[in-house]
Amino acid sequence: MTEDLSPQAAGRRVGIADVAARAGVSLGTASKALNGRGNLREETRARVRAAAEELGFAPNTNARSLLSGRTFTVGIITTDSYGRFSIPVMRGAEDSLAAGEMIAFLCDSRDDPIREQHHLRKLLERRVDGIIVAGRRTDERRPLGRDLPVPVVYALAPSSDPDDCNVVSDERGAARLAVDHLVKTGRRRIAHITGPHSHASARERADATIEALAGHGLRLVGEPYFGSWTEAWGRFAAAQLLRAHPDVDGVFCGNDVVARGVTDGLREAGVSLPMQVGVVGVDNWALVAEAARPPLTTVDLGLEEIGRRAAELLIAAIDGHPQPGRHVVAGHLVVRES
Amino acid sequence: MTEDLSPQAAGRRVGIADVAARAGVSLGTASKALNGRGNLREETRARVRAAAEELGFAPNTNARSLLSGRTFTVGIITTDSYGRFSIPVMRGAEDSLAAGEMIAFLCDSRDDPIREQHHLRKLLERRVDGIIVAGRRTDERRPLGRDLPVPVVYALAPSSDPDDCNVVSDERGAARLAVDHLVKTGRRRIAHITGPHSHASARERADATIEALAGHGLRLVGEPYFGSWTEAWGRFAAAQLLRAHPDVDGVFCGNDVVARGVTDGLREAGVSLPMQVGVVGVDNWALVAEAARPPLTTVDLGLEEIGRRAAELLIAAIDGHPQPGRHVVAGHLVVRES
DNA sequence: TTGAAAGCGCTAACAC
DNA sequence: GTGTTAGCGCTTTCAA
Repeated sequence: MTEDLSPQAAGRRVGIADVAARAGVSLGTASKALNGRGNLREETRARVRAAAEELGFAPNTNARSLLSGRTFTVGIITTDSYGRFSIPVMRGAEDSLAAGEMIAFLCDSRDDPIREQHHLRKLLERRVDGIIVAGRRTDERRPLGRDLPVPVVYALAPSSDPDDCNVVSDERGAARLAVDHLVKTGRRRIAHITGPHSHASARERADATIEALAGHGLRLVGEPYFGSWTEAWGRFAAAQLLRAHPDVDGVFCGNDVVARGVTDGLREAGVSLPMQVGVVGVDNWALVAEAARPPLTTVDLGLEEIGRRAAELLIAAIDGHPQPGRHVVAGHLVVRES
Repeated sequence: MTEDLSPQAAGRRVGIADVAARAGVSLGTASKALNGRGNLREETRARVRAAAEELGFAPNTNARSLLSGRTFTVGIITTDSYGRFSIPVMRGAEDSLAAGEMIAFLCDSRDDPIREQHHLRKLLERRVDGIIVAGRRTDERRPLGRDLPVPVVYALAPSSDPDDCNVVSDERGAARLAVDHLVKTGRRRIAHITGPHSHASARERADATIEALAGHGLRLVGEPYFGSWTEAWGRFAAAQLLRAHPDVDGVFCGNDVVARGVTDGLREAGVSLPMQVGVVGVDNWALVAEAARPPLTTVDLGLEEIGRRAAELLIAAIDGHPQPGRHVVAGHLVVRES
């Protein structure tokens, strides 16, 4: 007789005891058969497996972890409501986790420390094996907590404690990739338009831009243009730049949104792209980069890879091989037409 | 003596037995004290609570659910890698779930039925109390499975089985809101530019547009322009539209990306916005709507609300009050300058 | 090769 | 008021 699996029958589910009874063996034997442990006659194993199949038996992971002490779950706490940055990170993380038969609990802290602590407590009550904290900005953040009973890995936004395990993007490398590309395509008078000076990524990329240019024996055209991460700022800054330095022939932008604004600003000022001026962005945000005219050449920071690495490092830590410190994931240039 | 809570000490965590010992009471008493059950002296309760506090006791949810049969977890299966549409849905769902002390497992099926079934099995093994399936398109999808032991709610993409519980956006209402707004602001010659005819949402919005116009005694200018959900299509279609119907004074676009393309196309053809032509989009995708020139008036489909409703309906179903059928969530107009 | 029994951390009857 | 015991579903000794 087949179990009734109608939606309301959630209460009574088939357990290993049912399988054992059906196969005419003891409970322990059924367990061994299904898990490939112990020494059993092949025929017994087959009989148990058949019974499990027939009854649609699904082992109760929770009961199992009660004994093993491991739940094969991790918590992912994001600070930005699964926005632009955490999404790829989460997807990468899920990738690596699934490979280890693990699954993630989702927690959105909305940048609220109170909420974050609440989630932390709930995750610990559920006995997660570890926690990934996915940030939105590359600025340092305060640690999740001290002396936590499970390992924690910070993705994108590193913890201010250098002994924590952090996986971060290569901000300086991104600037280098962009500058190298501009120089390689013949640009010599290169400017930098970016976001707010208060953002670590804006500052770091600006510094690294100057340094990378120096490596080519070049100087930045004007000062870095700090502003906001908006198209409007990009358009505005482009106009300003053109007025101050009409001979500019390359612009590295702090991100794609700004870069799109810059391309619009330049184009509307009569500059022909990419002939007169080359533009490079950062993020490889398809929606923005592909819609720009011309489509943007940009640096992909490898967010998904950051998620994957974070999950791998977390799993390693769970397995007793913590690797504290700063793990830098390299980005790569995506060449389009700009 | 305080427990060592260093990352590697995950094995031995303080349990309710430790708390009981520390407070000098029996295990059962400690349980009652911490859960507010039974009749205990207030002093005893306090003593137990103090002990729990001191030891940093966190109850093991899994052990608890082993007994209660409920895990207070749900699975969220998304088909689109937490993209544009599932994100707000997930956030809304998490909102409602948290209110019921529930937490969500994250599963990304990437539109792959095999992967989806794999996740389903894993979720059932973990004894989730229910499942939310969050889609990307409003087209119907095949059901997750038949005779599942837990309730399922479909968000955004409804199941093809009308007896399933679906929470969907109000596609026709969105078109009505847009048309009403255009008419109210004095537009009379209104066209419709949208995405691919193969998308249910494009077809439904187009139909409803014609109907809504008829309600005002108006007829659509030309046929609906079906194309793709891209800016380039929006620009192209705007130019075409202008050539065929130079006197058009309003355009309702199938989504914000197309609408942004349309505004660019019109503006670049010398049309002054919003004076000569009014444009309305759908999605209220801030990034796109705010960056457009002028910023887009658009219909917000209430995706977050869809997520919230879905979670509420799921919780109701878990509590034995299933509400099968199609639950339509109303959108609202967000007026900007276009 | 299989079965019986103990126990993972907790709650809920029932005794005292 | 508080302690004792059984048992949730499973794995794992150890005995047969």
